[in-house]
Amino acid sequence: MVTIKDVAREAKVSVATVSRVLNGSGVVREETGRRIREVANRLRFIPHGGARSLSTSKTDTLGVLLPDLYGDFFSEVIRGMDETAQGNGFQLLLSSSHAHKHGIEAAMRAMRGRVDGVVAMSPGLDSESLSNIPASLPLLLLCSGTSGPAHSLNIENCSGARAMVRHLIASGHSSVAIIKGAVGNYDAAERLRGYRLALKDAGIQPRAALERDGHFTETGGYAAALELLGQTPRPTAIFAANDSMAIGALSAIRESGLDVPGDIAVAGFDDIPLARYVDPPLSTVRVPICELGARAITMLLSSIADRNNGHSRMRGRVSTELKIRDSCGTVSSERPPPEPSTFDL
Amino acid sequence: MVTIKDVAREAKVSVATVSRVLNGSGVVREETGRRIREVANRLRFIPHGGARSLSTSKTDTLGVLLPDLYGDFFSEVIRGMDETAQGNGFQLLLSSSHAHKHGIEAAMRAMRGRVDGVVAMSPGLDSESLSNIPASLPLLLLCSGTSGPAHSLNIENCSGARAMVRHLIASGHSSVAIIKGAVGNYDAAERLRGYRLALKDAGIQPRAALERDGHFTETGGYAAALELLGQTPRPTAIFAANDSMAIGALSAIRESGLDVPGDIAVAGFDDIPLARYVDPPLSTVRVPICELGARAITMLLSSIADRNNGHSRMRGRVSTELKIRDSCGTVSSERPPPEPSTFDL
DNA sequence: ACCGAAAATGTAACCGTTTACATTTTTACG
DNA sequence: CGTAAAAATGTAAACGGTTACATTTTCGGT
Repeated sequence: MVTIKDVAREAKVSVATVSRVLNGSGVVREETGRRIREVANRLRFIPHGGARSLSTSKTDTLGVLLPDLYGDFFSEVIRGMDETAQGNGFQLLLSSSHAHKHGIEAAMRAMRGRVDGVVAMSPGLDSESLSNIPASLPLLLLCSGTSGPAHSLNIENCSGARAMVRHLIASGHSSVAIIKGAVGNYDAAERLRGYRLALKDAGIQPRAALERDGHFTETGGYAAALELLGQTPRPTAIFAANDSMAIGALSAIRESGLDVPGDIAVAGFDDIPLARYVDPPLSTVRVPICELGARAITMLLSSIADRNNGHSRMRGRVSTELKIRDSCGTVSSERPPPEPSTFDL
Repeated sequence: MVTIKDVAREAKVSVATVSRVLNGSGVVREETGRRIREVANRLRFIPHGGARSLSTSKTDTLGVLLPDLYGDFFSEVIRGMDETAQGNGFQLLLSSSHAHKHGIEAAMRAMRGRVDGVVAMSPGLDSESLSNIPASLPLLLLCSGTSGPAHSLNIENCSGARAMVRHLIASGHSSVAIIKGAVGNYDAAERLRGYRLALKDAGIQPRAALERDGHFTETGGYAAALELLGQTPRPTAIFAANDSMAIGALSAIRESGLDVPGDIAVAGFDDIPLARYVDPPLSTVRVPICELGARAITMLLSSIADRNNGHSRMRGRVSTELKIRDSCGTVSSERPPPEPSTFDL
C-alpha cells in the first residue's frame, strides 16, 4: 500500500507537509499544495484510517451491540442509527447476538480502540455486567432500563401498554389476557406493569391464568394464544407485548376457526412495518423505532462531545402512540370513541 | 486509559512480555504469566484494537457498503452477513446510502485501514467507479453484475424470473405485464431479461406497454399497477420485479375494486418475510436472502485468506426457487400443475 | 543589501501495540 | 563447578499517521 511517506518522497517534501495539505491544517504555499495533491492522486494515496485514529484518538466510528438481528424491529433501529451516524460523519461497527453478559463484555473488549462510543441494546442486561464495562468508553444503554451509571434511552413501555389495555377495556372487554415478553427483559416487564395498572385502573382483579409467556417470538405468541383459547371462559381480548407475538396469536386464532375481532380482539406493541399488512391489520402501540435509533446516536454523540465536561447521566424516553386498526374491533358508534385512533400519550 | 505500558510497569516486566502473555505467543515462566494476568485484570486493561491492528495489519473487521437500509431485504442480508462474520471472529463496519459512485468511493476511502475487506452492494455501480477502487483491498461485489476485476456474488435473477413468468403463462395467462425495477440496476435488468425470455419461449411478442417502471419501491409498484389496470385489454397477470412493488400493486388492485387472483394474478420476486403475510399471500421467486449475505462473507473471507496466492476472480450465484402462493391463482385442477409449487431452478 | 517578522517547511516524538533480535537467566550435564 | 544450550525476558524498530516545535525561506521596509 502507498503511504504518506511515499507521497512525501515523490513530492519532495516532508510527511508533515503532506499531512497539512491533505487535512487542510496549517498553511502551505499554493504551488506546493497543488504538487502534493497531484502526487497523492496519481499514487492513489488513501490515508490509513487506523493509523490516523491512533494519532488523533478519534475513530469516527460508533459501536452498536444488539441482542439479535432478527425481524423488523432491529432493522428499523439500525436504519435510524445509520442515518444519524452518517449525517454526523460516523460509521457503525455492528455486533449482534449478545443476549448475555458474557457476549456483551467480549464485544465491548473487541471494540476498545475502534470506536468512540457504544450503544448497547441488551434488554436482559443486569447491573453486574454493566459495572464490568470500562467507564472510559461513552456508553448508551438502549431499552435496557436505567440501572447502572450509563446513559439510557428507553421506550415509554408502561404508559403505552396501559393506554392500549385501557382502550380494550373501554371497548367493552373485561377479560383481557396478555402474552408476555421474554423473562428478565426490561421492556417485557414494563409492558406487563402497564397492563396490570390498566386493569387496576378499571378495578379488575389480575388473574395469573390470563398472563402467558410468549418470549417475544412469533411461535411463542402462537403457543400462548392456543393456551388462552383453551380456557373457559375464553378471554375476549389478547394484548401481546410485541407485534411478532400478536401475529403468532392471529395465526393461532384463525386456525382455531375463530374470528378477529369478532370472537376475540388482538393488539400488539411496536408497530413493526408488518403490522398494517396482516389480516386483519393489527392494532398496536406505535413505537417510532427508527427515531429510537436516531435519538440513541444523537445522545451518544452528545455524550462524546461532553466527555470532559461534567456529564450528568442522561435519561431519554421515546413516547408511544396508539394505532387502532381492525384487529381490536371497531369502536361502537353509539358513543364517541374514548380516544382518537391516534394520539400522543 | 490504561495501556500495556501501565501493566508492564506495575508487573515489573517489559511490554514485550505482557504482550506475549496476553496473546499466548512465545513462552513465559508460569509465575510471570500469573502475575501479569493478575495485574492486567486488576487494572482492567483492555488492548487497544486500533493500535494492535496497526501492528499486525489485521483488523478482524469487514466493511459492508449498502445502497440503502430500507426494508426486509437488507435486514436479512445483514443478518446473514453478521452471523457468518461473527462466527469467524469478524465484525462488520456498516455504511449505507451509497447508491451512487461518489458515495461508494467516499465510503471506501473511509474504510481504508479499518477493514480487511469490503462487500459492496451497489446494483447501479458502473465499471468506472469500480476501477477507482484501490485493488489492494479485497472486494466482493454483491448483486452488482460481474463487471470489473472484483469478485462477485449474484442472484440467479434471469432464470428465476423466467421460471415465474413461464409458470404464469402455463397457468393460462397470455397477457403478462411486468413492473420493472430501478433503471440501471443489474438485478432489474436481469429480471427483465428473464421475463422477455419466458415470453419468447412461449412465442409471445413482448409489448412495451406491458413493461412499466416501478423503481423497486412500493409506491412505484402502486403507480405502475394503476397504469396497467387502465389499459384495454387489461393484462391478466402482473409480474413485479420485487416483492415491495408487488405489494404496492396489490394495494392498487384492491382499491380499483378488482380481485386477486380472480381478476388479475400477481407475482413478486425475493420472498421477503412480508410476502407470505399479505392478503392474498404473494407468489414470488424465493431468494435465500440470509444465505446470500452469509455466502458473501464466506467468499470475502476466503479471498482475504488467499490474498497472496494466485486468486482468480471468484463468481458466485445463489439459486432461486418458485414459491407459489395464492396471489397468482390456483392452478386449474383439470391438468396437473406444470411444476411443483416449490422447486429448485 | 540588510534586518526582522511572517510564512513555509522540516524534524522528530508520539499514539499503543507486536515482534525480530539481543541479552540475560536458568537448566542440564560432564 | 563451569559451560553451553535452552528458556525467559528486554530493547527497540516497526506500523502510518499527526503535530509541537525548530528551522529555513520569503518578503516588506528602510
